Amino acid sequence: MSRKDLGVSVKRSDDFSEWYTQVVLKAELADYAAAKGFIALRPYGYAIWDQIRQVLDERFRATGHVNAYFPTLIPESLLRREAEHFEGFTPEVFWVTRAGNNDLSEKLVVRPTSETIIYDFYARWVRSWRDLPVLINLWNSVLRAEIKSTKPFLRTSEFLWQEGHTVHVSKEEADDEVMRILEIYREIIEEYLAIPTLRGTKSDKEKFVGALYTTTLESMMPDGRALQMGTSHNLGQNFSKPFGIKFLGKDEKEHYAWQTSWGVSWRLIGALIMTHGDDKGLVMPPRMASIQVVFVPVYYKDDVKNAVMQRIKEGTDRLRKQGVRVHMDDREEYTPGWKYHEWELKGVPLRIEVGPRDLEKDQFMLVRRDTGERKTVPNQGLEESVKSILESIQKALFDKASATLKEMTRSAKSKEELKKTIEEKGGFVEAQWCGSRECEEKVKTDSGADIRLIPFDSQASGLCVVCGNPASSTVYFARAY
RNA sequence: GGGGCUGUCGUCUAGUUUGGUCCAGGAUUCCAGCCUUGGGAGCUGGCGGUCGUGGGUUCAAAUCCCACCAGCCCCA
Repeated sequence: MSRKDLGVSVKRSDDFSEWYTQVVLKAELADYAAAKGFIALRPYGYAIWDQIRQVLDERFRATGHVNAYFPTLIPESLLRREAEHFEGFTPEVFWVTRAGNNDLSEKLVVRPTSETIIYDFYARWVRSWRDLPVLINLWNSVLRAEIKSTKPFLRTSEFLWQEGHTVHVSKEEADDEVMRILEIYREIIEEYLAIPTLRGTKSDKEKFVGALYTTTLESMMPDGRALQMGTSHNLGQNFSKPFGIKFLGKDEKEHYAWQTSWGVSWRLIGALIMTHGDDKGLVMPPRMASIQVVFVPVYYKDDVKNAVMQRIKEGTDRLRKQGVRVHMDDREEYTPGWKYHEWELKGVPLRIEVGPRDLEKDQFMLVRRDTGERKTVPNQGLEESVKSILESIQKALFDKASATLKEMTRSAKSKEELKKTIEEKGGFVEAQWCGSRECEEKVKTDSGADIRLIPFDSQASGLCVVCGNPASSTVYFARAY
């Protein structure tokens, strides 16, 4: 009881930022590295990334994508080839200027993203329409120097992600690809991470540098700040032209290709922590949990111990046969109470306690992580009980997050109302916008909020909240991570 | 880009204001043994610290000064 500092020592509602950091460190997801802005992803955190990777990869493959790998270092000249792209990334790239004791004749940058290095290859690989589409995905890390505030998973100088880079014969085909990927992201984020999203396009100001347009998924964190969950861009011919990605079409003429790129990063882990975590620590959605069920034995004497462990082994085997990811906590040096706290901190969705009373009554004691609810279930039918509770937790987490999103989405009819809502309540604020960058920037200066997205079904209905001219669309403003 | 706060065994911290009683004290973790186990048990003993790093001031620096590194917060 006095070891407060073993668990999370602040309430989520009291100091969200501190709470977040403590969950990351104490649940052993990640740890700070010696260099600023870098972290180590620890095994329990890596397991989450593994799971994200697995479910995404399955869907990428199912839609014809293949994985590949490209170099970490990019010659300066390549990065410069698309001017807007270079301008956008140059403030945050790491430069490599020396090799051993010698200065390099051409400086290299550590990839902040791989468009330029990949498209240099694509120019060589694409000759005819028969080579298209190119549907390649990468699982790698990229580096972007974060000078000021850093935060594990949300803002780090190096992060793990996947980046897809596709090449198509037409704009329409690229458009379709952009949306196909966005839907895959939606499915994984909502149905696996249990985080509801809003989807739409980015404003010109917020789109990926060098893209024709950017589509995005945005979520709302409990502290009222939005988090970009994933983006999918139609690059048009903006890169194919400077990089010379051309193909001979069926019409026997040469065409510049149409391209897309898209990615999600380990930010999703940050989103998961913030969205579902509580005062006790992490809460893992069952579908993402590397450990879905943990068995904790309770016994007093060796004879009881043997019976308890026997029962737990049986339970573990039975559940594993059903595909449930089970961990058996048979450490003898910790008391049951200790283990309860530890697994709660780590967010394991379901705990099963087995002690003498349960043996006597031929039952299992099940404790849900999300609600804390305890209930006993008969030995017979354990599999069904567990599977149904896991599904119910998965759904409950999404429903709860959806209710939060709804609660934190408001609308504003005037610039003042927009500012007031952002400052006092945070969240998304739906408002009319004329489409001008000037008005967008005015809101940013006024209240710190960006246009997070323009919904796909956005329709204008009235006047721009900033300038009062006729609006061109309904958009969502929010302060963001 | 501007402003501010913080840094002492693995962890939390006492000591810093006013330099010396501190080759740094406590709790917890960890290790050994005993004993225990249904919500972070207990006893005994033990291991563990370049006081973030580097300079400077001084007879003397965790303590004062400077620079740097790292973490955090606020504003643009």
